[in-house]
Amino acid sequence: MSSFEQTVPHHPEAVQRAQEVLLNRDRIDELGYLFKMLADPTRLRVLMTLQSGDLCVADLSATLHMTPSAISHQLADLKNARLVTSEKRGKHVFYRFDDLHVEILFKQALQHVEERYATHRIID
Amino acid sequence: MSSFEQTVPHHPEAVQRAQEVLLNRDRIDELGYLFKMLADPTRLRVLMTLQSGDLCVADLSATLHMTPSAISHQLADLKNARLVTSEKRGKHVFYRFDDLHVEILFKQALQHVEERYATHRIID
DNA sequence: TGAACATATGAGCAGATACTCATATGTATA
DNA sequence: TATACATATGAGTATCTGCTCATATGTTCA
Repeated sequence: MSSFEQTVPHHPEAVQRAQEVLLNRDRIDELGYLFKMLADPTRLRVLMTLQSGDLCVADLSATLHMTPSAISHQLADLKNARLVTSEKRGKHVFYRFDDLHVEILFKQALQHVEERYATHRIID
Repeated sequence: MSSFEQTVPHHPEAVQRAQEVLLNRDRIDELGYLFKMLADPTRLRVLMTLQSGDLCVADLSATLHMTPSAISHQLADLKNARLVTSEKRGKHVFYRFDDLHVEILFKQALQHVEERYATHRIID
């Protein structure tokens, strides 16, 4: 939107209240980044399998039927987002879920989806 | 990955356990879709402002300094994801946060980011 | 009814992203 | 040390997405 034109609010008090609860952009972007990491099915599947314990790249690759390269790329993103940590043991690099807070978030979202799923589909 | 080549797992028992906790693709995709809706800063800002109460498109537009068209497109997505509902009153269409479950999820993620933010930045 | 307004929607485009393929890096072991 | 192996990483590409702009739909009120 151009910096000169501006939508005229129809309920200025409501806009006022809305402005007050609106976080600053940096925090919104951080939040968006976290959700973006959780928005990709491959990354979700990686995180989900890591709930069963540490796994090396080859094991994740075998579990998810994807190339080690594809997995490694996604792991780099997840590590950058600090959702996983890695530890090198010999030739292998083991990855682990690194964020209890997000693990709870993750499980809660899962529960939400399960409910929706149950509500809106006849056949499981 | 081709259907013929297959990564050889290095820890078959670990892969076995991982397979067991892995949800089916439909559910993963649903979960990914939910997070994707929350992954965009504009949609997050819309949801955040709606925490202060119902708002019409023009008010959202004024609050976020974005064109009514851009806002309307995002509202269509959020409505499709059932994160908001709308109600027509006269010329205006009012939108409302429609999912207590997601509102909790949303606040929890926010709390997580706030903590990270506090931990990793000197200046607020 | 018709003019002005509020919102919705389609096409189009620029930027982002998730993979593949080739190659680099680093480790164990023959 | 040389080779094989495990993972990481860069470039390239097809697909997706969030906006703009034009236009359609639906409402109020003069």
